[in-house]
Amino acid sequence: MNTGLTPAERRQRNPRGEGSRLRQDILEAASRILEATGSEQAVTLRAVARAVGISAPSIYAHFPDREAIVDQLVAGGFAELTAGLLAAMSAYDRPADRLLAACRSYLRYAAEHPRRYRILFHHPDLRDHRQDIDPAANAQGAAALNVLVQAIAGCAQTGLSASRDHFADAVAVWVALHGFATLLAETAQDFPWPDHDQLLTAMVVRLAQLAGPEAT
Amino acid sequence: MNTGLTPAERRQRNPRGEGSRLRQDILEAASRILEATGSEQAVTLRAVARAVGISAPSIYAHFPDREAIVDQLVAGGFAELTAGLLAAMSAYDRPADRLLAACRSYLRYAAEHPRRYRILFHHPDLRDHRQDIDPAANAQGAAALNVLVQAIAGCAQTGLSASRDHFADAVAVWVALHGFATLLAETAQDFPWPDHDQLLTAMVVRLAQLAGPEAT
DNA sequence: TGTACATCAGTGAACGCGCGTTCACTGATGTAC
DNA sequence: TGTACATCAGTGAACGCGCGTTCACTGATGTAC
Repeated sequence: MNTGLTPAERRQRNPRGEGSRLRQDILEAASRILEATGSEQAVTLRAVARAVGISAPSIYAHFPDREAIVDQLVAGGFAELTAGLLAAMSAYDRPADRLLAACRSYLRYAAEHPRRYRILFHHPDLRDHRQDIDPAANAQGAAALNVLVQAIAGCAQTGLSASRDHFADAVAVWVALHGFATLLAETAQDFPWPDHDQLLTAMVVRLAQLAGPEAT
Repeated sequence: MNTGLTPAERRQRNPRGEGSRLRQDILEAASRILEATGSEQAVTLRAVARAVGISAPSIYAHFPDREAIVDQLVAGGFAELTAGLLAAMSAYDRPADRLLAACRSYLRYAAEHPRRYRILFHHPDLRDHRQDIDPAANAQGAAALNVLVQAIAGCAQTGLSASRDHFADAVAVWVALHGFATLLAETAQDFPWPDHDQLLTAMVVRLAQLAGPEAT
């Protein structure tokens, strides 16, 4: 297969022993394609190869097949998202601050990578045979939700929240977060969004039934 | 092109003057494919033709190209959604009842056709060049949102809602609705959802800052 | 210091596939005379 | 009542495309002697 590239566009060959650098380049190119198109199906082997400047078969040295690239992207995205969440929370002590910090971090990730966020939840694997083949992602999602449940429970115990059904309220917060995150990628560019952080705070305060300085 | 169908599977030819019945059959088959796969890209001319039992070129008598089928599906979905919304609201007089009825109707549509709902907002046209080519959909969306704004304003005027920024609160309700609707299609089948209607009511009551019998 | 050789990163041609779309056509059905 | 004919719903072959994947290979680079 001729890549159709001039020698100048063609990628420098990696020195011995560092062939695995190509793996990173492949993932980064795939991520760019995903972010540009918003479609998992646009991440084709040949498109990735073109973006990296190699021939398509070269990818097989690093990934068993096309789907493995997308899987890696999804796994990486989830890891990044949850890492950000935990880091944001760890900066605070009080449960209400931790809850809000987690929500802000969640939304920041979605605002910065709206299409990547979308793919995390639209992955065909999750969609078609979700419960059998992806217990890891399921567990990761459950863990993330549990963080919310615990945060709300913490608020309730210290009297900061009027929540009685912590699970239901955590689901409500999650629903709002997901809706916000998704709509950021879907609304027209001229949609007159209210201030993001203000809207987010208002929703979390109300749904988690918080009282205090932040409540309106 | 041979359809590969036995004469029995092959569709009956329409009588004279009723060739346009095929148009409906094409749309219904496309809708089934969309609902089954959750992917707009799975609605291929050839797949639709197979499902209807005709040859692929026959479709060109009714649609100029593949995209026209998907466009029609999206337009029909939006029309169905908003018609349901208006019908549900018209059954009530009090603003709070109207607001809740609209939200319930919205969620019912998404729960009944989760993947079709998803496509409404993930349509490439809306995504890639949303503001230039689809002012109609934009206007339709704006009108739907305005219904929420008016309903909340109505509640506020009669003292049922503590809302001051009606637009921001309507956006919050919309975000929650969209998040709920989307997650219904995305969560694993064994996800322990709280009762749908209870969760929806709680979210709307809190986000629209309603008080009264429904408030918890 | 020079050279043969193993290693390794990557290439290019080829395969079969499903796709959108075009084209010239077929054959049943209703209608005009 | 019979027949020629226009209409119309749909067909089948063919095109060029991009795709995932396979296969045998190439040529630069480091290493053993």
